[in-house]
Amino acid sequence: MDWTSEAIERLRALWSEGHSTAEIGRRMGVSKNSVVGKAHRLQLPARPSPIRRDPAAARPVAAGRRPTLPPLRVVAAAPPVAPVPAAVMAAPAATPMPPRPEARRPEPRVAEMPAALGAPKPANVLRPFARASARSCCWPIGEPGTPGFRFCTAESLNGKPYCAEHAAVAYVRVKDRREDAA
DNA sequence: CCCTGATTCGC
DNA sequence: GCGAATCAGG
Repeated sequence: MDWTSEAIERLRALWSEGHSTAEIGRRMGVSKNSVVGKAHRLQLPARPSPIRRDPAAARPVAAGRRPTLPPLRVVAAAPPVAPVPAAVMAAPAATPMPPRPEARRPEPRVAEMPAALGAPKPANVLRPFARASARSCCWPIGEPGTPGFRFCTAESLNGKPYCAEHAAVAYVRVKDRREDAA
């Protein structure tokens, strides 16, 4: 790859549009490593990296193996706040300006959920936050923090946090979002 | 095993 | 400068 100024410009553009390095590579007909390497050399703003390479954590192995197993085992006490269904999160396709790593706090965009799924269950009207047993669906309905917010609470699938209806929406295949149109 | 991005280092 | 190899987390 000869990095002409045009190529560099394109790389910068795609990079700033938040495309993955592999995706940029695909579009430009080069390897992901090429893209990463060049971006690195150009000192383009780093993306949220899946790995953390600070010196402290860098040598957990070299500095001697952990001699004993961690002594304590915390048994999960309370479940976190409203779980965000996978489907709701899967929408990074064409984010114009990717947030900085620290700022990356995806907020549940519950409002975008299919309206058809939001039919209130009578049983919950008086128990807005019921998600009593592990067998009741914890799909959030409504805007968290607002009066109408509640969970679905229909009987959830065996071993799943959602009922059949919501599981179908939650476990969506987001693969192959190749972003071909450009 | 798939994905991701970062770093290293021979070229 | 380049990018494959490698690393490492999700």
